[in-house]
Parts: sequence; structure tokens; C-alpha cells
Amino acid sequence: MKLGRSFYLRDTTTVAKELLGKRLIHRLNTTTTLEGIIVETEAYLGVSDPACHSYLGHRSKRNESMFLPGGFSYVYLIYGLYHCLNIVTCESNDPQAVLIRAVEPINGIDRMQTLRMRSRSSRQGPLKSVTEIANGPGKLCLAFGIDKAHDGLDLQGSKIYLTEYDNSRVNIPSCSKLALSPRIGVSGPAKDLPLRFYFSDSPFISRKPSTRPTSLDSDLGGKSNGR
DNA sequence: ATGACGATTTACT
DNA sequence: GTAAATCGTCATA
Repeated sequence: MKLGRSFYLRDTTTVAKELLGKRLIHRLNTTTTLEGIIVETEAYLGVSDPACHSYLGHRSKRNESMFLPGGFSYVYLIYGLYHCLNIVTCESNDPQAVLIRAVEPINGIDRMQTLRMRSRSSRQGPLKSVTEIANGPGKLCLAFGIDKAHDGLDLQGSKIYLTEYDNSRVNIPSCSKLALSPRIGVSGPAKDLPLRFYFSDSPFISRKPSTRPTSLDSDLGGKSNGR
């Protein structure tokens, strides 16, 4: 069942949290549909959030879509190479959004593999394991064939949209534990806000939860854990 | 006009 | 761990 407008017209943090477990769908054509379960999101809180593209009301050609009502897409090019998919939240002219950072692929996986190969760096690489197809915002957009052409789309439409995780017969998402962390790749005054949401037991997230080594440190030469 | 840089990913030391 | 790839946007001239 497709998420209605009212789902998106709410507090961005709430929407970011509740998007976990929902289904992202891109209908490529009548015969091919790409689907994944959202397992990782980040909230970007608009004019008051130094990490947000619309901080202090900043408005440009790039982020114009953020000013649309909740339930539209905001897709932008990053590092000149990759795209990031956001879901706009709140009312018109309240430019907040949720970044979709990772999904668990559940339908159209073969097609996703092909789409991933289009990136320059992936040109001739081996096939990705399923957990690596869409475990990052740039990878996700590649796998789902999402680019600037999909910026400003109404997700109430039938091209790209989100639904409840209800359907029967597909794989059960291998995740459930909700965790928070600071947002990835954010620097500056807002870098420590816990606005990243993810299923900590999902193998499909972009980064493993920071784990504290137990008191025993008998393991040899382990890579340094972030923290 | 020119230069710095980014909500990233990949390859390589 | 570090660096490269690549381009729209912004600051400076």
C-alpha cells in the first residue's frame, strides 16, 4: 500500500525513523520493477540545520525541490559522480528532507547488478554481493537507476514511490533493531547530532555499527575500530 | 574566469 | 590508512 501524503507532512525526524522498513519502488517499465526495503536514513532539518542544503533558507537550482511539499523527491549530484535520493518532508517552503542511505534489495536484483556496472569505477569489477548493491546513497541511486531526471518527482505517482512493508511472498527483511548515530560525512557544528537511523542488525547498511571491544583484547592485529 | 569543495565510492599503499 | 575521479555551486577577482 502506497504511503499517502500525510505520511510525509510530519516532523522530519519522525519520518526518517518511520521510513525504515518501508519499501522503495522504481517502476522502470511495464516489465521491470526494482524494489528494496529501506534500512538506513538520515534527517536533514532545513533552514536551522547547518548540514542541510537549505540552511538559512539557501535556495538554488540544485535544491529547488526541497521547497516542494512532503512526498516529493529531491535528487542531487554529489562529487560530480554520484546521485543522492532524498524524500522531502513537511509543508511547501519548509525545505526539509530525509536522505535514503541504504536499502535491502528484494526485487529486480539482476537489473540492479547491471545498473551498478554503469559507474566508471565499477566498469569491469566483479558482481556485487547482494549486501553491497545498495548499501550507500550513491550506490543505491546507481542500482535503482535514479538520477537528476528523477528530481522533483511526486512520490504519489507510479514511477517512483514508497509503500508499507506489507506484501507477502517476498523475502523477510533481515533486520529490526533501530539504532541512531551521527550523520555520515557531515562536518561542522551539526556533525554530532544523532540524525542517522538504521537497523543495526541489517547486513545491508552502509557502515557497521561502531562496536566497543570487550574487556578482553586477546584478538590479534584487529583493525582499529572507529571508536 | 578561476579555484575550492562536497550528505561518495573505489582502488591502492 | 590515503588519493583519485568529476562537476555544479559558490567565493573571490
